[in-house]
Amino acid sequence: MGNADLRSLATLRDVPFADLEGSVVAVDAHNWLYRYLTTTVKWTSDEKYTTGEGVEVANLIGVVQGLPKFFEHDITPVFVFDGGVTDLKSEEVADRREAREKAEERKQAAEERGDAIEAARLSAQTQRLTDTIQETTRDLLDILDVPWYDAPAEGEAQAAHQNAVGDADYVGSEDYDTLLFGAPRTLRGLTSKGDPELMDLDATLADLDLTREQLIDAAMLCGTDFNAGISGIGPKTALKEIRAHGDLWGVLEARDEHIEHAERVREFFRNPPVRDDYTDEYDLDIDPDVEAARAFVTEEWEVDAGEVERGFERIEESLVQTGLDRWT
DNA sequence: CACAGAGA
DNA sequence: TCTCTGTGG
Repeated sequence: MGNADLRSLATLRDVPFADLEGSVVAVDAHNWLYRYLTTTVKWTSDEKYTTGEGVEVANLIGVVQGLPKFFEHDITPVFVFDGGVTDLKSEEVADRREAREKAEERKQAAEERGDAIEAARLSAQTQRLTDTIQETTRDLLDILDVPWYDAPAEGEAQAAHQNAVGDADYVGSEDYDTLLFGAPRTLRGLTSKGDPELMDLDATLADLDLTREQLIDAAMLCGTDFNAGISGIGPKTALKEIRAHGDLWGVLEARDEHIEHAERVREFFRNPPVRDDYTDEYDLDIDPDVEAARAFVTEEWEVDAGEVERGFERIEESLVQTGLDRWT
């Protein structure tokens, strides 16, 4: 099982940052943060991303190091967080731990009854992005005046929806399944060195001569985050089979195979839980308080100033150069 | 998730 | 050629 199978089906092309100027990108916050939580932590000594009390703050370093890329190219990010997470700001510490333990229990239960969707969803909530990380990331984004909001369920699906209805020009994510969720244009490698990579839904469907529904079916045959694929079926065979039999059911019947919870997973990709009342929760005109952010990161959360100084400098420089502050 | 090497 | 598995990030 692997989502990377989708890469060989997707229509991808590099786009220079210059072409992205002035655009709005709905960023899958979980995906974006995860990148820093796995890489930053790996190459930095413990004391630099952990407070004296052992609280992980690698996410703060990640935010400060990652945001300049957007600002320098006059790209406005809107971070979309996964839903289902309780509003941590207003809850007691005990409640948070209880919620996490309950989520862990529900995850176990979901796994036992074979509910992959629920298990994956709860796993994302209980593992990498701890309560503190969720909270401090939001706080820092607020101080930097960077827009964000919570999705009802998958941030990826919500970001795809925002892109589809035209409230964002692109989705920002490394994942290929934004394609399945219907994101018209996904930017990959937005944090990496070179030019980003554009994954285009319409071009993909046109090149493959498939409908989105058929693409979802093909992906499910290969295996997704929410279902195991059919052994022996990779992207090539999946395409061939979907073309031969029309849809998932046709293929499964012809090969006498079965996919657990196929109906649910299929429907989940086709019509995921999303919300439409998000635009009034943020303002696209960004006016960061860099000094306050510096204090928040280095003093309140004791992050080694050397780890974030360059990032803050770049943010300050970009404010002047890209006209992000033109409204102020 | 990317890449590489084994195995069919 | 295509799929699967393992490793590293």
